[in-house]
Amino acid sequence: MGRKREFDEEKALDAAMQVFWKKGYHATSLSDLTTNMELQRPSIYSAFGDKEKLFEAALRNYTKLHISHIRSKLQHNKSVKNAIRLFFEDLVEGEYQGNQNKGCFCINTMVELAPHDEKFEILTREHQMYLSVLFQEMIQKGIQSGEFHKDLDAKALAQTLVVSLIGITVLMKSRPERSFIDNAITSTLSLLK
Amino acid sequence: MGRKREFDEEKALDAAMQVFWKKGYHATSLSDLTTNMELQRPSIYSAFGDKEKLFEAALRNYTKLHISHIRSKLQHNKSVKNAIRLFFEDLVEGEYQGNQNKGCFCINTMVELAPHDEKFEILTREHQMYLSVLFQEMIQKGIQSGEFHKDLDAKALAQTLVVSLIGITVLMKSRPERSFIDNAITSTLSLLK
DNA sequence: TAATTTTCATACCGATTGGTATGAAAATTC
DNA sequence: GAATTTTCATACCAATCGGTATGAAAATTA
Repeated sequence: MGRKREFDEEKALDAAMQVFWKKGYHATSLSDLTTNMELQRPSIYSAFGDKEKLFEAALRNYTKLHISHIRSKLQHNKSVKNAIRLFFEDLVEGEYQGNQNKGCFCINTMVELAPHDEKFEILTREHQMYLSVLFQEMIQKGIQSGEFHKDLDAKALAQTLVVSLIGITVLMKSRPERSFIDNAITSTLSLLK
Repeated sequence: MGRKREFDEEKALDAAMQVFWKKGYHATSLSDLTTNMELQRPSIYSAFGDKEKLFEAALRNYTKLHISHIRSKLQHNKSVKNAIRLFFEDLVEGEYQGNQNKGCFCINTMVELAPHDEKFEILTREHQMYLSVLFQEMIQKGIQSGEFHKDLDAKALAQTLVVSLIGITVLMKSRPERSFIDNAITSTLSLLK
């Protein structure tokens, strides 16, 4: 009975994610959203709730995509160290190639909202925890295969990689000389041995 | 001729810095500013110009204070490595003690405004460059005194410290377990040898 | 004290904010 | 095809946004 929903909810959420990712929460207006989602205000409100609920849905969508993206980047490789190096280098390459610089949606939110809203403090923290577990599993694999020294502290190093990843992502927003980033990557990866 | 300015311009700027530091640019309203600066709107506009000009003045005020703060923290110590370690540990201690979590005003701005305004891209980049030079001088001092191995790459390591500093500052906004941060610091500082 | 000059507080400006009431169009079911 | 039900677009809402015009109060100079 009645009409079916005309718009693709997933596509609309992706569009919202792009806008929030690029502009952040406060700088994004409802007008920005209606334009980019190609939806009118009442459609947005009936489908996603208010602006904050939509933002949360967009962020959860992002973290899910981000995890699977990183997972696939890290897996296809024989050397663990090379896989991690390639992951970092691709990250830098992508950011320096494109002309816009959105960084990481989750990190942006950690800066903008986490200190003012516990919901986002938890959401962003859990994402970083998840990433560190991913790295930790990789390093442990490297230890088991003999690629890394066996008394390496996998957990501590994984957490260091996450900190480095955050630092690099944020610093790139100020577009420093590329060697600055490259040096940081090289130094950090030299801990894996 | 005429009255003298009744308010302390420096105090007002400090108050503005605190508000922008805590809430960011977009989330701070003129009402927030008048309340915290204890000034009426026309006084703010005549003294500092519009909201963006005031923000820029507040940020420049911050970077100046920040540099001298770091300078003094790094100098009074015999061992370079200990000085740097103490600097990082105090940073973490301060953030975990207090209940609010403002992080670094310059890093917040790098995330919120640098990608959308070249003026702030440059301003924040130059601050990070300055910090890396500070660290580099410290490391070179450590090399000369024999504390560090002489073929250490002082510049690359200094840049790595800046990346790590940024990563730690940002990650702390999501309040992860303290060991997460401590591990990252220990690993990073193990590069200084 | 009179004249002058600047500061600061009130009150207001149009524009935009996030959010919603209303009603027509469209698609389903009977 | 008629009745029903939901979607979506227009138009609007109060509140707040950044910014300013106006005028009284205050402090200086003469």
